[in-house]
Amino acid sequence: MSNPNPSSAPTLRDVAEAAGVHTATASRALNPKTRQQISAETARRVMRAAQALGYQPNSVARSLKTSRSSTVGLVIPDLTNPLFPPIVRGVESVLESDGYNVWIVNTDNDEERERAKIESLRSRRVEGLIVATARLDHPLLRQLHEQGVTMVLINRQVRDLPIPAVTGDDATGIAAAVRHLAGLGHTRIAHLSGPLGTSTGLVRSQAFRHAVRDHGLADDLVVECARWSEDDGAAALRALLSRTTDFTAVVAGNDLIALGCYDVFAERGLSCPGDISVIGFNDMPFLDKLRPPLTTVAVPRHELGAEAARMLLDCIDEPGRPARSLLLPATLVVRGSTAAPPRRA
Amino acid sequence: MSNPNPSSAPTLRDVAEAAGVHTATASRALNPKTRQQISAETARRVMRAAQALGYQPNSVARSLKTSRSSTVGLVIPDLTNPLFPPIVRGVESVLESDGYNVWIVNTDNDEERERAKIESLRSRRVEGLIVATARLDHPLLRQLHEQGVTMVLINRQVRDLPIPAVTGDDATGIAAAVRHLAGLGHTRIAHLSGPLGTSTGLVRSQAFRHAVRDHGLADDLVVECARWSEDDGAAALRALLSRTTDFTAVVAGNDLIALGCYDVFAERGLSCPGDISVIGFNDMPFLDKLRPPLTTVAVPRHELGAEAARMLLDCIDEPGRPARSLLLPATLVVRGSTAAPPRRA
DNA sequence: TTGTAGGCGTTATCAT
DNA sequence: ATGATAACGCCTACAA
Repeated sequence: MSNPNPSSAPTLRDVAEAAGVHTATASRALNPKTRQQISAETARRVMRAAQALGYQPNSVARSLKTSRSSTVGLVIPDLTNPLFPPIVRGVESVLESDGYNVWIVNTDNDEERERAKIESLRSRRVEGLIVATARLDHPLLRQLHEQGVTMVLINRQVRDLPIPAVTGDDATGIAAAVRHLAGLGHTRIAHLSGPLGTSTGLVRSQAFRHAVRDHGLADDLVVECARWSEDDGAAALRALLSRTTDFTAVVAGNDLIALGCYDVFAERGLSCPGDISVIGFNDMPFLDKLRPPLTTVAVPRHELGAEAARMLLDCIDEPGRPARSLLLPATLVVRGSTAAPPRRA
Repeated sequence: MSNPNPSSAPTLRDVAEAAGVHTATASRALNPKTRQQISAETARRVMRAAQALGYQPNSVARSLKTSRSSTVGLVIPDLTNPLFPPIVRGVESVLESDGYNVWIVNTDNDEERERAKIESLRSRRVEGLIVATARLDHPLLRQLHEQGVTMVLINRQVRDLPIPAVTGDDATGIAAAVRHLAGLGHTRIAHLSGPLGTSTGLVRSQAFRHAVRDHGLADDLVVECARWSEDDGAAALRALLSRTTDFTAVVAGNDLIALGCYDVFAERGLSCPGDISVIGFNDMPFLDKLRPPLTTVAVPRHELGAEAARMLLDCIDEPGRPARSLLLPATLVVRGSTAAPPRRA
């Protein structure tokens, strides 16, 4: 009684021997797509043997042979930004039901890390990439696109690069925010933009200028944040305040930047919305419990992820597919951080 | 001029041909550990060729041959719980610098999903697992342990299973919370525990009972939440309130459960901390900006991840290593959600 | 120092 | 319907 493969995990060969068939037959029996090629009786015997041995197929060997992996990579710039976890779940909900695994990687907004992680994903033969780290100028993504890598952008885009993308409707969202403030009577509205090297930063910033001009207001109260973070939001507001205090409302590039404003308000004894109103962007979780509850522009985060996943599946199924962009609606959520401006001193 | 491998990604064989050596030599030249076996001149030629062709090693083939992958799996129950992203970063910070890739999977607290994802990780030959989904009774983890799978638990443990674990010091944290409330004059303190099927839920609950008894207080104001969520926290508080209103403080099983209390306060017009004080657990981000800012027990989330990663590396390097548990200190962070109890009516 | 050869576990293409 | 065979790309004794 010889066991050619003691102790170690059973292979297809072990299953085949136990079932008294050739490995090729065992392979066909275990794969639903080829199962009908063999007799029901044999198939049953093989499956029983596999069950009995606790056989688990070796995905690595399969990937080597087929150069496919049933895996896609999801590239996130900063997992601690509450915007992203719901997007991740949206992506997973679609991809999992289609039999794909999702490999999440976190780049921490670091180019080198991004390169290394994407390279690692590719060397593992992921079948596609969903990328949330795009910058307007992004040599790496450009290069991947030229190499024909299947990918979909989410939330942000790359300038002049025809890659499919799913994003929120930034312009409409910002316009709604400005309209809300103008309607409350604000006439001096500032914008703390996100990094202008990202499409979201630039688009929201441009939309802001257009919107305030449409209301006949000045469009020069704009400061750029170096990153999408609370600290950078606070720094930007401090910089603005050192230049002028002649504004009564702030449209923040996103919710984290808005939270940075809260820090500065606390620091300087300013009241929100009494002295200054603030609007965020994204409607990340827990904003309704802040002091004050943050008025913000909601984007459908789960849907964003789900749609990007569907789009990626389409791209995988139909490689030559022309890129298309999907814009998901953004809606203003009014809470307690916005009110009429204080009466002019 | 024959190109046996047009258009497709270059393989080691292509590099070898370009450099005029055998694949074995090319392999040795490209691997730092074997590079010294060959002449500097040859090594240089191979590396130049690899560079010129844009050669990227195929990790799948390498894994199949070596049955190693330089990859570890990180199993998270709920990525949208802000406790976890900082832990993820802690894990990555250690593992990346050691040349490992981290494959993050999200189980959504679903057993079936957990099984499928862990199976997928294993079939890809991950070299170890860091698991944050442990329940006290966890057949899957028990089975993996019996199969000798290298893993480390984080945040939670499995009952009577000698797997290395890194957790926060729940008992001390809860004791500090109760001491703080007792010191403020509270004598009727409730506990909304997390699921008692998790070690964190059970340990914190037991610690709560011990602590209140140590202060000579009643230990029967305890309700269990079905899950670690805001909704379940709210439901538990409603259930408690329907039983009795004779308490002035709540120790919540974690921050999300505490946020659920905030919902109920708003619903019923209760003032916090005026009518009821609340303490959370974990010190997830943004709690300082809540209304009121949440007093909570802070655990070193990044450190938790980093230590678990170090422990996993140790386990990988030294397979027979006896399991050890690491308990990281938890500290009370006093904010605005706790105050002296209202004067008795 | 370099080349040879075999095999990791699977699937695809033959042939039977 | 099933078996034989080769190959995916890489690594590593072993031989030279």
